Amino acid sequence: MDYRDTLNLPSTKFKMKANLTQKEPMFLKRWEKQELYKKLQESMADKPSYILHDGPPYANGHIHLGTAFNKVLKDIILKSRRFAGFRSPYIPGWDCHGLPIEHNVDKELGEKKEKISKLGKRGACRKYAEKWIKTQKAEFKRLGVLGDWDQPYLTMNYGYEAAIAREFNRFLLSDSVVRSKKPVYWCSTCQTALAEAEVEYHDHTSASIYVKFPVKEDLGDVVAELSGRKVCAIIWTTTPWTLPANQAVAFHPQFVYAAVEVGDEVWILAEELVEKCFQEFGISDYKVLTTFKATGLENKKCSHPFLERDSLMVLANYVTAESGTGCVHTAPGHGADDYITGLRYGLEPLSPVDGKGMFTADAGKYEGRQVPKVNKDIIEDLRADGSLVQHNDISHSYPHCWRCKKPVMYRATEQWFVSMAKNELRDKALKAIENVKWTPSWGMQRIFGMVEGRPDWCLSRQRSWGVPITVLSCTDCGEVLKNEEVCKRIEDSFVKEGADAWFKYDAAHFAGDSVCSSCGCKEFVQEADILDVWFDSGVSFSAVCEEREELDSPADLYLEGSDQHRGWFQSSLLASVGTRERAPYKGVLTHGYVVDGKGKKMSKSVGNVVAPQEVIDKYGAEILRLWVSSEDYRDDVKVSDEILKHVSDAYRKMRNTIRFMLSNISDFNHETDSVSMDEMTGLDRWALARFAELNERVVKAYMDHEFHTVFHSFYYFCGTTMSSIYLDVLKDRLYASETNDAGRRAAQTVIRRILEGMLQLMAPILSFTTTEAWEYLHGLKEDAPVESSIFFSAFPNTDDISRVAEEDERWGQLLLLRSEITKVLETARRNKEIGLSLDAEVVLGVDDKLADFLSDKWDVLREICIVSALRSEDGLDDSNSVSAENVEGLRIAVRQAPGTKCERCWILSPSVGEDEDHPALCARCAGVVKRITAAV
RNA sequence: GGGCGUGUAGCUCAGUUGGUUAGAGCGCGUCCCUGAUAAGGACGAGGUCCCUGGUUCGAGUCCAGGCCCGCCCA
Repeated sequence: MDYRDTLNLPSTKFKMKANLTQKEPMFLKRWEKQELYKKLQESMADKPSYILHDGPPYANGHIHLGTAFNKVLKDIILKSRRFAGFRSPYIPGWDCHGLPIEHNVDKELGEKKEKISKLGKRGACRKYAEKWIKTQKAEFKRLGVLGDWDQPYLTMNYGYEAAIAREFNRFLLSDSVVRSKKPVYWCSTCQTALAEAEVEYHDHTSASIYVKFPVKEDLGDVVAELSGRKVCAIIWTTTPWTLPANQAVAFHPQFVYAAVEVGDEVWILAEELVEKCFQEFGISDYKVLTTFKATGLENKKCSHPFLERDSLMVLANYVTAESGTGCVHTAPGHGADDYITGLRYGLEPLSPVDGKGMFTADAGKYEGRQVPKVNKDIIEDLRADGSLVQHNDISHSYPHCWRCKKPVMYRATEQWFVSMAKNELRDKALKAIENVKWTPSWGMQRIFGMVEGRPDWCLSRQRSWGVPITVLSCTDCGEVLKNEEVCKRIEDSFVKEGADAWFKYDAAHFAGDSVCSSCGCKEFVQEADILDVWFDSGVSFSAVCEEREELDSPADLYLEGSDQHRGWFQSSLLASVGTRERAPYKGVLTHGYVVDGKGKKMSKSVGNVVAPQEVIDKYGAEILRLWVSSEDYRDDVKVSDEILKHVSDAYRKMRNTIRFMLSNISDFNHETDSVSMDEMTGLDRWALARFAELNERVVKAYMDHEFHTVFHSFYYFCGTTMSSIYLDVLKDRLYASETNDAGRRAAQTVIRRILEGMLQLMAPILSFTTTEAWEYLHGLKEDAPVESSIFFSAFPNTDDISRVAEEDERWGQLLLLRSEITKVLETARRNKEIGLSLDAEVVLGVDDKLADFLSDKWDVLREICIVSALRSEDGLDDSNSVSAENVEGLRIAVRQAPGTKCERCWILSPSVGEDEDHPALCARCAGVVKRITAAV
């Protein structure tokens, strides 16, 4: 007789092969049709809220793995908060204005861009942004991210544009907005000022020249040896074209300078650089006359080498002895340090270069020439009149435009700023930073340092695609009109027609019958510049969190990459502190960058870029989500084929564990078949205790945003606690017992409960798989109501599971004994003494302490070792047993188990053969089979 | 060049106030099983704790300097 049919073998239709790439779209479709997100929000309406405010990605191009990582992280947080009992709405957003989009639209327009109207260009930009929003939205949804995708926030929505104007006007009315000439990064190709965040550094070959600046005054009073000599300061620069704007030569107040005789001239340069410089000049015939401190040079005058102008000798701390001559060419209109020095000495930020990089009349003979081509002319002229000491080319790191990748320049222009000093914005912001919970904690240091040292916030951009700086200035005297009614009029028209209104109507439309407070004039001119896009996204707390009914401000959490300490976290902070006197967030969490398997950043040129679409196509979004959870995001996040393969392996283990658990409760009705806790075995209670422990740890990890702990705990639980221990041991009870056997039902009660909890614990991460398994667990059909979805449940409650420390300790000891025994079993297996562990009888030599411990546990130990027999024996020694490695007073021997192998349960037992009807079965199995046959 | 951060097995992560022989899981290798089967079980081999100094009876852990990588800035 074949006894296989009398066993309760596992059975399920839940597939071992996940087929994620095909199944995921199906679940997504269903969730969308069921309006899962919306229904979930409704169901949590009266619960406390947890507001995670989305930082808007830029609406240009496909999403990359970094954005995918960020969105999945947010999704995991929001889903886990929901499972923990919070209402956690998610309003995704997009950053829509700005240079990159305008630049791409310009490219698409080609020659037409010169003819198209501003409004026409803006319309094209809007369309362009819409296109990419649509694309990105689909890509984000594909990741399984739940949110209000039908009503995201867009910084180009009319209401949002009005909010931007409103917040700008608040700054304006509070006198925080100032206009001043200041050198800013300027791209002459894009013809716009660039924010610091908009320049990137690449290697660039520049001219490196040394130039004589003849000292006009006799320096005899400072250094006696120089009396009556022709003295020159030797400066070094890599930007010859800024020489027409030179206003000063800077010396370090602490450096020692040398006066070097070269022919009939005396050159001044830093003493420690003399040798190096003259080597470079190729001059060996020189003599150091004397050395001196430069402090005496302050406020003396040099002559400009080729313009009829003086150049002041000044002192500055940033002068370096690393390179150059220690005498620094200073052009306050073309450099940040230079500008500050200029302020100190009352020098003009001269900048004789227009927006296209063309010299103006102020540059004398170079008028009409183009930067940087003019370098060559200037160098030649210097050479011709003997001012040039040396000319080389050097390659160095130089700022480039983030968009067009061309070198940029520093150029002084009229710009609008939010002053960091007015209304104590800087101090208030620093204070606000201290009241925010930064994760990781060093985030506070980082942003604090940045805010502490940052310059005024340059708000203006000379472009078309953005929200205008809504300033009206008096035509006569230039005074800025600050009038609440006018502001309101602007805001209202933006609500109706968007920021386009500014370009549709003239100044009078907004100014009404306003009068200039300074000169009484009634004519006004509109500002043409638009706002920095960081201002757009920076006011999202106002445009979104304060406006949308389901949200709130300040938000509980902002969550972005660590680059946003300078970006969105900061612009949001300043926008909020400047208008609300508080931070827009209670907590800020940052994650590292996605890098390749070696920790190097991804770049197209290196060819190590991994696209989210590749991961989805090859493994499925679920694997991408699991990968997100597996990495500790506080550091950089690595990704590679190897890593994804391992994540995929982990997924298979998790899935198989779930499948096996499902397959063993296929005949279990938890309404009618459940067994109470006191009817369970110690092993069952141990498993429940481990589950309660898992629950506690995982929920805490979710609340602490430590998802890699969730991943590791769960993986260990699946692979070790369940798969290799509990479920493996349970097989005999589940398979060989009668269907309704109390012990079997107890095991099923435990399995079902743990399985349900496992699914709930992992649903925030494994959203697809837990949904699928949940449907099998509850026997749900495809058309089941949305409320039966796993997402409407909660994290498991394990309060009723008793956790006794001594009990855990006893089990720890039992498992230790088990591992000692399996080692010896393995030796026996290698010696071909046994195959299956059930072939073995384990004989232990135990000391008194162990004997006492084991007195009531012999059978449990046999069970968890999955051997046919286990007993103690006196007199074991080295000839017939081995001493346990990690347990004192224990000897272990493995022998062939006595008796015959039962054909049904495979346990070797002396009772096999005793039953006449079933001579191939052990007593237990014979009984079971008889009762089954009788029932039939 | 400056600021912030990071560095523990092939991979992902633990490692308490300094304290035995640095851990786990996976992967890898070998074996067993064929009643979880494109599964399951067992055992085993893997580490200069980035480097160099220092403090200490004792350092993965504390201190100093350096290197690598990342972000931000110049």
